[in-house]
Amino acid sequence: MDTIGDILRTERENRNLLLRQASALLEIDQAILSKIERNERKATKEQLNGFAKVYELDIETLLILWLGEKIYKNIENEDFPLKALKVAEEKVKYNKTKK
Amino acid sequence: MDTIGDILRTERENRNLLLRQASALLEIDQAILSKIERNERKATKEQLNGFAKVYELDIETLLILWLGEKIYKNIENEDFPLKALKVAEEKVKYNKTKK
DNA sequence: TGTACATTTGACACATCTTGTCAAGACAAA
DNA sequence: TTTGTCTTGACAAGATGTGTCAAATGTACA
Repeated sequence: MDTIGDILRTERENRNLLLRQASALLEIDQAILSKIERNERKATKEQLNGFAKVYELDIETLLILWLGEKIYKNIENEDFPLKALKVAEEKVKYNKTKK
Repeated sequence: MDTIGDILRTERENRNLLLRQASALLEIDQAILSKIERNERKATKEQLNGFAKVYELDIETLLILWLGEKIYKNIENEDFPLKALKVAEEKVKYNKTKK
């Protein structure tokens, strides 16, 4: 299952960019970039926009994956993750109609 | 749509407990309890267990609702919440089989 | 092997978010 | 007003997130 880190690493390699070069383009410290690509750190939302721009990736796809992983990190060690997701989903739908 | 706060306030009132009394039983500061019941603060997991014990509520139900609200707070102001939830769900299922 | 270059790791400081504590404010009933 | 209940806001301590840097590790090849 592809993680954001996997994708970003692949995209960088497809462009034949070294970490050093990509980190300059992205204005992200090389150490942080390394960690993001190995899923040791989560990118900030701002950094995510940078990736989309520099690598010309679809920001929507990236955002969804990024948020999905954020959610997952919240629930991976909890007891009833799927039921909790269902609750969250219902709340989203409910509050959409309410507006 | 019932929030944890709503439920906890109702349960306390059903038992004719004042905030002061409930906060003593629960060993939670009264100000915090007030805020939890009005959904201004989220209970900690430990406090949640306290509620279940003192009010004799099903801890599983409480946990699911609590986690669901936590997830929801993460996504309510994001652009593609439902798709992100789907991603998280797939990750949960995928990592379940992996173990 | 040694050297140059790329990547990873870990320690640190700084900022932001979370949590608990407390006192004062708001509100209702008598 | 007085009394009792609930709410609000300010604060401190702790936890978590983020960026920076230098040292350590890994890799290719002369």
